[in-house]
Amino acid sequence: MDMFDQLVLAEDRASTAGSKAGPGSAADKLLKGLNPQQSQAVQHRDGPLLILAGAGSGKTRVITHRIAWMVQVENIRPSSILAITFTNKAAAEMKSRIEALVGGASSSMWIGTFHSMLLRILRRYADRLGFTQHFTILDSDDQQRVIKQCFKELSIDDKKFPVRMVHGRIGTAKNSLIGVEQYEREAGADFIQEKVAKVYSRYQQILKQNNSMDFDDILFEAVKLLDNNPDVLEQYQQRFQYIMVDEYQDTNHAQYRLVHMLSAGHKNLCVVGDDDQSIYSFRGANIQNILDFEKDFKNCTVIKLEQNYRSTNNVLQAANAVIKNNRGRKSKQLRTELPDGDLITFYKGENHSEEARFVAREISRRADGSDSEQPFGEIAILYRLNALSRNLESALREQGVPYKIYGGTRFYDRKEIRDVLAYLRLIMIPDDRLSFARVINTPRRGIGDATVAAIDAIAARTGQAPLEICRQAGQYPELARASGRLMLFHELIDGFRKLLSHGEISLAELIESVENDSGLIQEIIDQQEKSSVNDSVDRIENLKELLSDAVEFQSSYLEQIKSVRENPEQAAAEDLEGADESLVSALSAYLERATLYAELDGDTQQDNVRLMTIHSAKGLEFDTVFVVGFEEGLFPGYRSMESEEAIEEERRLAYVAITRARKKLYITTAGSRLIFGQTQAFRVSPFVLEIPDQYIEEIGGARFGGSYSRGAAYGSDRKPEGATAAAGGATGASEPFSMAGRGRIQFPGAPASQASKSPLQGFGQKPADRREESRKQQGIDPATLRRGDRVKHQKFGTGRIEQITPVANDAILVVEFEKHGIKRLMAKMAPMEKI
DNA sequence: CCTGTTAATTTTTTT
DNA sequence: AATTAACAGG
Repeated sequence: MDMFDQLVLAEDRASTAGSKAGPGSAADKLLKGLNPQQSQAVQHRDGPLLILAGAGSGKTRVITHRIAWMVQVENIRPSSILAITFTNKAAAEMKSRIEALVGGASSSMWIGTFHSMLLRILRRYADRLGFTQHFTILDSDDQQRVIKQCFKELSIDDKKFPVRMVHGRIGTAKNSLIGVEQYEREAGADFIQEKVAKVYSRYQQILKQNNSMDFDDILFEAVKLLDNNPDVLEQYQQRFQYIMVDEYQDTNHAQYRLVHMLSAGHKNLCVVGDDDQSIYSFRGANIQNILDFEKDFKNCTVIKLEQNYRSTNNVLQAANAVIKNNRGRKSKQLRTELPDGDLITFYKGENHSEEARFVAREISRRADGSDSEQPFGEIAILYRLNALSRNLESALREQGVPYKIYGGTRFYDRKEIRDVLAYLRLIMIPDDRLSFARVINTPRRGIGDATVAAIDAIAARTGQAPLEICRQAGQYPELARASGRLMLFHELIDGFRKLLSHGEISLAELIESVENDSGLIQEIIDQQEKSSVNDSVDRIENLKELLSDAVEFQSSYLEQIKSVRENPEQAAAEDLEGADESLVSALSAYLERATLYAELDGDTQQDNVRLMTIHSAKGLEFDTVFVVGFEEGLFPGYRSMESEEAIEEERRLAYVAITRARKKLYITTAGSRLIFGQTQAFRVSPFVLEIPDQYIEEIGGARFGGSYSRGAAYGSDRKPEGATAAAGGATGASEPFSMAGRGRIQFPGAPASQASKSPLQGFGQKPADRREESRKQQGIDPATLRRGDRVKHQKFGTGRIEQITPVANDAILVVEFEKHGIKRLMAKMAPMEKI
């Protein structure tokens, strides 16, 4: 404690010195421009506080200012503050805003998602739960694999019991803190429940054996830990004297319990939320948590923020009109003093591509328009389903509008990336069976289901790790056929392990070695000729991007270690406990980030139009918002249309979407669209009809009525082509330089440096140390190659280059060899030279 | 026993 | 459209 106090003193001095005229002025600054309710919330210090914050009511401002107030005015120790958000994006946002207010003091606060924060705790006390400190985390894809495996073992028919459904039930159980035993008890004679209980039980068993937890376990196990270990609970109760929870309406039961346990002593709990914005019931969120807060804490203070500062009146009234159709809500009415502003524009296109084109043109019109120029970064396109982003992408490309897609198949979820990550995990943890199973025959190396099953059987019998069985494959008669290939596989992994333990190379170099030597890249290249869809370029670019990501990660990781050494008070210290500069340590941190942080961080400040689901847009705001696909069946989704409750949640989602807009809102629909592999005609969503006429103007077809008029202001007769497309720089699919996987834009004209300026460039040629183990960088710089050039390959002899396809800062070559026929190779990687 | 091809089935939202 | 299951051929 002594050391703590000294640090506190140092911070006090810093904060008073920072505000020139003493604490009074800091206080003034924090309260400036706030309305009475906001100001009251900021100054609230002790005891439970419920802030009912309508959309756009300055909620984040209140939270950040309140935290700054606690630190600067109340002299509360920053490290005793815990702020919980739902998404990493929101946490990052909050962190940076708090840092802007209080500076370095923010680094010792815990600001993060439930999952990231609990993971810190769980790692530290993993042994109390029967895990080791480095347990792994399964994402939902991994979960489904395990469930499938359970089905196989228990011979359950996945036709009768969809994996998704069982997965969902197990998740729901965990979110409600129902463990295996209780589930089994309650299942009773119910046939389905009984089966689910069997799977649940086996599933947990497998996870435990693999020393792993899934996302839901993070919550479940954390509750268990605190429940069964009073000393641990007390430690964190002591530590977190002030707790804030954002988006409280979206907490599930487990999260509710956690918050209550942690704040049980001091009751300094401040929750912020809006029942109208509860949109996560599918993952167990319970609105009742916020509605009952006053009951849970008898003497709590309630502050309502009903003044909206975000949206113009037309937008806000439209939102109010929609949400008031919900029955299960606390009645409230948001006000704004802003002017009416533009009407909401409703557009109905004939089909999805017309809709997308309308959006794209409208965006370039607004952005280029001489009268009121609008940066791309202030425009967002929102949709109910990720699947809707595809149409938009091509239309935006045609118009040359820069954009970035958030969410969707997230970077780390891409198949090729997951494959690499599985290799890395297996290298780290040789007895990780899940990764082994994923990777053993990826790329194809002649080891099929039967062999894997045999390995499983041996593993179950002898308790050896699968990899070890591969090493000794010769000893087992049932593996005789594949033994050669199995031993080769073991050698491959063992080679990687040596690279890792020597630790003389960078993380990126290790990953690059995996990408090349495993044959993953080669397989992608080879697929290029077979499959008609040419996504090999994208996939390879993703793999290259993973390398730059690793470079970035490692340098910031090393920096963080250094900074924590100097100032161990930082919250990050917990994550880095036992961490050092070694490669193993970096890899382990990297893998953790990959599972927990779906987004690749970085260029958040770029001037791109943002595309995302409404769910991920929660908490964000933009000058101009397009909500596309506002059709019955999509939004509300057809699955929600049976129950009134589900419809109400969809309506809240519509409310969230509408209230993201500051100045201008577009709502668009299409008379018919290609989705789920079929062209379907949808009606306009009933939610749109709930907006009174006075707030909305219609283009290209009325909201009401079945038929739609064609081509009003933005007809389909004027197709964008030629000049328009060329002006954008990126042209159609024929162009060899394609978009990088996630919509990052590369201009073909620009030298390769723009995208590949990464620190990675040329690291292969580092002359320092030449180890036999590492790849010999004998390839050729693709920039020096032309079609028709002759090359000499180590294995294939001489040949002629038939085709060059640029990829990231490398290129795929199609080479016709004199003796070995046509091969596809990466220019920089292949062991060959120009002749 | 493994692989590639064809047929069939399936689609929310996130940590 | 895209992923996955069943099937035939090597």
